[in-house]
Amino acid sequence: MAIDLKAEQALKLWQEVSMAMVHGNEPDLTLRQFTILLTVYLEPPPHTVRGLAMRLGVTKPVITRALDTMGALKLLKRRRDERDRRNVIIQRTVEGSVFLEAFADTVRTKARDLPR
Amino acid sequence: MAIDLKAEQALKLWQEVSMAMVHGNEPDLTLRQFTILLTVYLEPPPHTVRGLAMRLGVTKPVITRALDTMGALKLLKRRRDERDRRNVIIQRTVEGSVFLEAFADTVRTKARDLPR
DNA sequence: GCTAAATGATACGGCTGCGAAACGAATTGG
DNA sequence: CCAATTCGTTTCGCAGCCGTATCATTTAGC
Repeated sequence: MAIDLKAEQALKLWQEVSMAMVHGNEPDLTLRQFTILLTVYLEPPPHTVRGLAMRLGVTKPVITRALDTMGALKLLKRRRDERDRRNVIIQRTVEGSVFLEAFADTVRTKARDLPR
Repeated sequence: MAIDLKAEQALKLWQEVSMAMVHGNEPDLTLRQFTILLTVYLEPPPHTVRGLAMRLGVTKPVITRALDTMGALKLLKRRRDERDRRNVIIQRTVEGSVFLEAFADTVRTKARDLPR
């Protein structure tokens, strides 16, 4: 059964989740950073800088910088591809999984309590 | 009937909507700006700088700056409160409504097509 | 082997948002 | 009336992200 949302419900869901993120003490990622994070966790590996840049439709430095930032936060990590040492493989971390699981939980709670 | 999302669905929904926003040519708002926009459109008026600052848990200059930015984009507008001229009332615009309706539509479409 | 191509990182200048503090205008209250 | 309060804005120095161009390293092609 498909998830059926009314327009008002969609907006309310986004507002409440966004509000929770603003209120929370977590580092606030930019839209691009968050999209990269979700993509790495949800789409099949391997993930490279170039691949992510194409997937998001942004330039490579955007990915490199986002990896610097989120790497420092331990939300993602880099590894050199030993079979082609030009490539960098982007991988998940435990901290990133925990972060996204908490986020998913927020979304689920807000969705469940949405007025109909 | 409550909206029931699995954790993976919640994340996938966020990823696809975020990806659509990154791909789109619209100006990308910060998380705070977007939260302010949604709050003004979804919660009962009147909205003031101070009220929004308290609601979001941020300082007043954050609101002022966000209104400068989103005002230039015509997503929101300011009006002096004539009954107490210290106050500024923040109001919706046609452009803002169109913007959020399009956004809601994206969310609805992505939610509907979510794998179960 | 040696040039050309591919990959990710870096340098640069510019723009935008941030928090803290100070400010001007408007209102309140004694 | 006039000092204190309230409200939104502005200023300041700082930090982060942006796109473009360039770089070093590694691989591919001939």
